[in-house]
Amino acid sequence: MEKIELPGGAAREPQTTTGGSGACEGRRVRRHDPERRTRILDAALDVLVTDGAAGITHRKVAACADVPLGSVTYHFSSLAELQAKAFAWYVEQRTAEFEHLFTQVATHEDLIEILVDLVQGGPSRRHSAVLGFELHLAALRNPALRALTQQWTTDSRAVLARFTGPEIAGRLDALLEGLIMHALLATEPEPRERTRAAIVQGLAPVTGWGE
Amino acid sequence: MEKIELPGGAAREPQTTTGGSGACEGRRVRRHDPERRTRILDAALDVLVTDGAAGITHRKVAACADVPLGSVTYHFSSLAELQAKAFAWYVEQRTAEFEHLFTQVATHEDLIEILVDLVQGGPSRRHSAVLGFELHLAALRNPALRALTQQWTTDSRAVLARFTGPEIAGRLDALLEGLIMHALLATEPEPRERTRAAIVQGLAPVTGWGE
Amino acid sequence: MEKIELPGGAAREPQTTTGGSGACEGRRVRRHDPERRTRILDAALDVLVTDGAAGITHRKVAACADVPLGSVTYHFSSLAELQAKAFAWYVEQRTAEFEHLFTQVATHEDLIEILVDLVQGGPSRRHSAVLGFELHLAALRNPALRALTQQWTTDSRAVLARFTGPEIAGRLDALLEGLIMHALLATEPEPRERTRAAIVQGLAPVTGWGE
Amino acid sequence: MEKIELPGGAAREPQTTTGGSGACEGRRVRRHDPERRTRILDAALDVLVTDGAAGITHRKVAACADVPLGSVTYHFSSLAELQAKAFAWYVEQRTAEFEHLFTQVATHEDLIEILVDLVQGGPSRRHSAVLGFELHLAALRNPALRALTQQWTTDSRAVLARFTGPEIAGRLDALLEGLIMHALLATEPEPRERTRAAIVQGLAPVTGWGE
DNA sequence: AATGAATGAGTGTTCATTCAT
DNA sequence: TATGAATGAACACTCATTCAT
Repeated sequence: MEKIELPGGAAREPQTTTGGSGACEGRRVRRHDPERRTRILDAALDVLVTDGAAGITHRKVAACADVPLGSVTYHFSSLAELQAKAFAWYVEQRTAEFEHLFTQVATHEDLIEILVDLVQGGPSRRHSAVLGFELHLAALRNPALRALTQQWTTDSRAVLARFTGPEIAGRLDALLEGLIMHALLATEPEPRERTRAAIVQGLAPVTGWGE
Repeated sequence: MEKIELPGGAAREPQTTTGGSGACEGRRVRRHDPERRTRILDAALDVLVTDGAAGITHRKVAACADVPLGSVTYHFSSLAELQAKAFAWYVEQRTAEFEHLFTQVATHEDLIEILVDLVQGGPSRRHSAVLGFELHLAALRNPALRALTQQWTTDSRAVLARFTGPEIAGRLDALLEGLIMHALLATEPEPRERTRAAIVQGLAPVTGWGE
Repeated sequence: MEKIELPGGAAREPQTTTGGSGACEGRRVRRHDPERRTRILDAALDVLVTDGAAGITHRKVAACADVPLGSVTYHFSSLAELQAKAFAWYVEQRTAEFEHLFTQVATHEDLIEILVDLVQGGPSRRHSAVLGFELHLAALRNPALRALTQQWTTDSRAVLARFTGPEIAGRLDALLEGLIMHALLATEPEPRERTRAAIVQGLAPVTGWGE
Repeated sequence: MEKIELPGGAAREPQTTTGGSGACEGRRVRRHDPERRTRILDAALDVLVTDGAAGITHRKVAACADVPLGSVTYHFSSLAELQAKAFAWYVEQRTAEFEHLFTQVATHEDLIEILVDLVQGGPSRRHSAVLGFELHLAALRNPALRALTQQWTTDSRAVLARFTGPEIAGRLDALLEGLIMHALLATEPEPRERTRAAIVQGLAPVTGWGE
């Protein structure tokens, strides 16, 4: 009655961490793992997307990042700190991505297309968008996160303003935010033309009704 | 052979729901209480504003509604149901309020003023706005809530459409949502003129850039 | 291969609570159990004797009291409160016992005998004595417990003072405390005659050396 | 693409032993440090005074001794060993001090004065006294420490016996222990005269009550 | 109809200890 | 020799939920 060793499996799988809402799988033994911190942050963001701020736990993050529980609390002294650092990491990535997106804009038409894509962007962008709103909501209650949203908003508007001027940029930013939220919630996708029309209108200089 | 009292109070009543994050206070005895259900729902909304979906618990709601813990589980069979019913109650009130708001609109100028107030609305509206975003985010993950947001959006747009037509109403609705979120997060209030300009522009019919 | 039901045992023994340093055993299902609070306090005292203030945990107490873990935290809102209430319960019992002990003292000889028994008291009194010192030490750091030790000391001295006058009572009390501690720590028991001599001397009125 | 700093400090160094209950402060870099072992032992004693046997941890000791965490586990193979060695170090110091105290005793009056000082000794002696009781209690449960208390008691009595003879020394030792504990716990200091009277009486040869 | 008692699953966090360097 | 990284067991405590009354 010997114990049969399965290939790749240590005699006793430590720290079962059964859970997981399905976002992350797998588990390998791992020694010396220099990008662990970042992987934990990514895992935290995944959990935030899946379960929201209400559902994040050390254990879910650990399972998702494929690290032992102690590793999460070792690298981040509290769950609040983990969340804050994860959001910071998110904003850093997202800002870079946003910046990069607009380097390719040459014509006014390019700009419109990119903005429409931003709103209509498929499931790939859903992840990003959900995190954005999650951060907004968290920042409403946690002033420490306010600096993050502040900076993010400023940066985004600055990018837009290169094409539209500051006045329009602010308004456009708000419009995009609303459109994205509605797109996320809509049961059936908005027709691309409608989104496009809204953005085109948002880009136009201020005009009174009937003026 | 006196009883020596230690910290914790006389004869320590267990079950003392010691209250929450400061949203609700007071505690009176209360016999036969017909609006208890509603008071619980209001309490749930208060807790949602204060602590978010991450922080709502039966105990906090009970303390906030000034009812015994058992009363909450008696009226609502689970926390999820309580939350859903609370959001439904919120949408019901908010829709009525929204509807009522526009009964007084006579001129185009009235419309603009009311929309600007909606965005700039002081701390009184903060409560409402936070709940709205909380609901949006919850609905992203809970399909049962999707019907609610769906209906709410439809109703809001219908009200706006009476003044703007359906096309503009959708776009305007999104713009308002974005403006409100930004107003909530801004550390210093947006000048009223800027908000007004954004709304005026959002109300204008579609025009191409420079056309 | 049916599951054989042991009489009195539920299909699944809930809450395994493996531990226990050996002080407490057994586990029965128990519904409606009015002396549970007291049994938890007694269990807490047992754990304090066995493992000291350093070793008390909710889990050990629960196992020892034969109640589920949640029951301990339900009845006592924190471990500190449990400890405080347990010490209070200990002092209450001990004071009554002490009082009762001296109701039977008629002669001076009786008094001496009882005090010697107090110091030499076998393992039965060890429990009590260890708790006394544990309380003393805890009270050094926790001012909330100071009231308890204060009252206890006062009461004990009052009892002694009925036989010796207040001056001697204070001194005697200290002597007894020291003798008991030394008796607890001694690897081989002090001869009864020596203890007796110390107490007899402690009972004598103040006399200078060689006076 | 700036790094946005969140609460927690720059680039968050894990492993920051954030210090303890306030017993020890300061933090300097330190290379080649020959008395590190002793400083760790002193730190352990400080922690024991402040937080008791219940509160000692490697981390607190490391912070208090101003050494890295690994240094504590390097010099002492387990927490139990650290504690034992710390107590041994304490007894060694205390015995020497006790011995030295009595080298200056010439007259009977000197002896009395020194003993009264021992009991009434201000906050400076509090440290010592608390540790003494902590050791006593620890020794009750840990036989490995019993040898220490045994030796300590023997030594103390031997010193006293040089002035009083062995019989009185034992009794006196017990009396001192009790007096010291009561002095530690008393909310208001015992009048020096009373302490003096108790000691004078304890020094007197055995006399029956009224004999 | 209503509620206090009860419970066990699960949380964030601490920590002794091990290990590679 | 010394130490930072790492880990899993255990902890105090919270809470949704169940149940008897």
